[in-house]
Amino acid sequence: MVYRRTHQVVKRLAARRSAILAAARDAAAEGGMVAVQIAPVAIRANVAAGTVYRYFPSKADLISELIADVSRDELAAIRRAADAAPGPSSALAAAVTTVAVHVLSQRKLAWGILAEPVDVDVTASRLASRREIAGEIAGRIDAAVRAGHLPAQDTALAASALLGALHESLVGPLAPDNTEDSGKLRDAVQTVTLLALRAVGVMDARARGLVVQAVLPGKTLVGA
Amino acid sequence: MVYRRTHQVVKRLAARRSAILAAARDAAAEGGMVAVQIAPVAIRANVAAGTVYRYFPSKADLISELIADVSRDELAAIRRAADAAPGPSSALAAAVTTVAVHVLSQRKLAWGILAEPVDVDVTASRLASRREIAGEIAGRIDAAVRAGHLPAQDTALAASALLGALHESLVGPLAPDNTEDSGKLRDAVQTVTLLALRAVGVMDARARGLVVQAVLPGKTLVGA
DNA sequence: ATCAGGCCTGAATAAGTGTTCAGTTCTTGA
DNA sequence: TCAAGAACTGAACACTTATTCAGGCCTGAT
Repeated sequence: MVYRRTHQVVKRLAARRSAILAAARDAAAEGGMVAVQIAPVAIRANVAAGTVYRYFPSKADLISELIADVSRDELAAIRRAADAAPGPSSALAAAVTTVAVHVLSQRKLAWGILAEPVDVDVTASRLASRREIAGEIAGRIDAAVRAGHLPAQDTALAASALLGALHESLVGPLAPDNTEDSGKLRDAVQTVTLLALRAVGVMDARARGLVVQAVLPGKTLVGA
Repeated sequence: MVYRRTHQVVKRLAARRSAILAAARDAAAEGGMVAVQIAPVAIRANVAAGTVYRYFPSKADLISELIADVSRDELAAIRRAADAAPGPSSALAAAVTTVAVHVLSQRKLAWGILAEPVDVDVTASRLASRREIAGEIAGRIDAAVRAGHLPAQDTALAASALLGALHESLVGPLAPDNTEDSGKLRDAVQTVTLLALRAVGVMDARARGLVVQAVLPGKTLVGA
């Protein structure tokens, strides 16, 4: 054989794969999952349609990886925010706020990852994504319960309820389209975080304090 | 003209229309929206595929009407339950419980109406459906606020958050599949209702009382 | 009984996209 | 420079379902 994959080629292949995934992500962020079609994504990534299939066996695999990718980033952000908090309750508040801020700053992408109809089956990937995020939130709730800050409860159910509340109210079809007004965005984040904390049993007064703390750090609402 | 629509014919036409809608509903309840395809629905309704188009201009219209139909029933059930309650807080609890019980007893249908991917555009109909239900819940929250039972808040946002929490935790992909165990179903309804009430600011202790009251009336979890 | 006119049928059509693959281009080592 | 082998291209294909429509059937008035 006179051809071997040299390091340079391996790097280029990896780069191309990333480019395709990035193109898919951009497409989803711009137009939702409906815009993630092989031909357009290929054009964005500067390859031919057929090339996509050298990197992903099918569209379902491409989208599944996209979902996994975004989820991984999201989970990392949640952990970072929660771990930086001084205690379990404020960690929970930070986690919730992080999710809220992220979905609001990338609404189309979030909607696409979470719930937008797709013509291929990505339920497994979506399920895994939800499991990861919900598991993290459940863990934070549990920590607060163990610290005596919250009443005992079914943390898994509570976690999925919290996420459902965040998603529906912030990126669901009824969500007000306040893309412009960053003040209103911040209000929405605060309101929903407050609801979430109270839902798991934080007293109203204390919840308000936690919300202020969690939103204070000045996270910008623009840019993931 | 030697042919006029006689009353008998008019009735038959109406019956056929209902049969098609009912067939669509049955299909959705059994297999989700993915099972609502023209040919199978036509077979269920004992008509030919082409006949469906004499009653509904397109599949999108058929599904939109299906969604509207189910929503209308749901809204009526919510109002009935809430109006029968002794006060605004228990009315809210009754409304939430009603939604929870209904989605649990018809999970596939609920998922189909709410969020399942469909190959035609039914966003308008789904939006209207959510608006109706969320509006009703928002009204109930507002009543409780005005009665001084809850802190002032953005009731529209709260309502959509509550519905999101119910849906995600009860019929979302993470929802445990307790179809069999009616005891667990009841627990889930109670837990989620409790979360919802606390979320809008009902004190924990009082919320627990309201939940017991709301779930008590012995609604069966089987059969819408 | 008859026929005018709508109603129903269901096979054929249409249309959109994911997927394939024969041919072309590029990369590597000699 | 060249040959082998891999990667890339993009037009053609495949597949699924919604939708259509020409022809047959039924209903109602005469």
